[in-house]
Amino acid sequence: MYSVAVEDYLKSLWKLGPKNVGTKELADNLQVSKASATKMILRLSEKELVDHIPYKGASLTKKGELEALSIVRKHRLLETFLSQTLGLGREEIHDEAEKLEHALSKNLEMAIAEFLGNPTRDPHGHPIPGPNGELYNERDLPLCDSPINISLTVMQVPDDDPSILSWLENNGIHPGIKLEIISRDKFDGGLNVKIGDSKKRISSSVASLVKISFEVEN
Amino acid sequence: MYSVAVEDYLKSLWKLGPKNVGTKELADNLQVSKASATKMILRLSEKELVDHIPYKGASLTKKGELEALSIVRKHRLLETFLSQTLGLGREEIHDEAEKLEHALSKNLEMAIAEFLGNPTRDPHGHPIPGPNGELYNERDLPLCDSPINISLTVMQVPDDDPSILSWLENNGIHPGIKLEIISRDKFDGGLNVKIGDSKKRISSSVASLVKISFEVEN
DNA sequence: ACCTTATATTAGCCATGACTAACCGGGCCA
DNA sequence: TGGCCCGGTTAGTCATGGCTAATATAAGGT
Repeated sequence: MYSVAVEDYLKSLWKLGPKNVGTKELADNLQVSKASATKMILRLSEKELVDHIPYKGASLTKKGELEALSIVRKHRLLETFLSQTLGLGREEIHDEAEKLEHALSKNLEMAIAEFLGNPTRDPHGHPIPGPNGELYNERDLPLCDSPINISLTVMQVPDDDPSILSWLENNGIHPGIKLEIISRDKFDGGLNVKIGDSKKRISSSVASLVKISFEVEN
Repeated sequence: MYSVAVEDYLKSLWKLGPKNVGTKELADNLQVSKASATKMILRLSEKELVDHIPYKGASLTKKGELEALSIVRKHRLLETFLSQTLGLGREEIHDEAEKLEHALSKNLEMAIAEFLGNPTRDPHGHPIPGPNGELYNERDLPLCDSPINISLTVMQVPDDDPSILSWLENNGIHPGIKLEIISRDKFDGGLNVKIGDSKKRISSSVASLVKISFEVEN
């Protein structure tokens, strides 16, 4: 239906939203020039996929949001599928899904969802929107803001930075893992955590990208 | 590396080759105008992917052939993968693979080949080129030209016509099936065949698209 | 209020890949 | 041999989606 470029813009707007997204922020996110972003925003506005207030930014319309969620769903289902069938690691699947998502038909999307048992989270722990854009509201919190000396369950890791993901993987940190914050360094916010019997240090920048919950959810 | 359009042109040239392919034939195959085909042939020639003799036609260079084989490999591996993992039918996989093949990285191609045990035939029985374009030379023959009263093994069915494929499937005709031609109608070349205990009539147009061998190969 | 700076837009260019319409060339038939 | 027809090419247009350079706007500090 829509071109690869249009789909990528919608996805970025969704990721950066729901606030009004500025042209520069969008352009940076997609690695294109500001002028290209402006032009595309006008085209998306034409198609009623975004509301655009000149010099103020753009945000997805309901129509645009549904389209974006459809792409996010494809992306996350593909990540799950590649992980399950081919055993690809969390750090490999994002880039592949990024390309395949634009070539996935509704039929194949349904077949994959069925095959996977209609999962609600991808391998990074990110929620997978339903076939009609339903997004359940997860209440996971950033690890960096969590209290110490309480058992925490890792729920989400970032999806698009292979080097961070490899580091997390090598340190045994991924969704489902239990850990406990022992102490928080005052000067830089770094965390000392206990995972099983071993102790690790997690920098605050990484800790802000990992989300946890207090209870184990099913 | 190359655009979707370029890949589609190369694939068509390969399918229609190895002879010199005319502009009209190529245009018809890709459902574009003659003028579009001419223009693209010039661009492909520029990139040294085809040799073009004006008013005579175009054929793939070695470089173009390798590129085409890489796409055919991706296409057939994807068909096999979708069939194996999701259980999609022979009549569904072609169109899906047609879109996905352009989004498949070399890495993912390798992972899929590995996962499938490096298959040499896709679900339609078509040979899958190797990772460097090696294409083993199958000696399967059209069913329509085969002798009668000899046990034949179906080796290949067409891949791109869902209605023919559904008909074949419904009549139990697919690669691996044994059958025997009982008689050939003189007036129209239609075949009366025995499959297991049942008898079927296959029109000559369909029979020309099905390939068989005399021996069961491994 | 004015000036600076960051951000946004416009103008104008390019490549890709589609299209139609018009023109060219070669082979076949009368 | 002349004309016709089919296929091939050329010319010119359009939409998409990039780009740079120049200009406009908004917002904050003085």
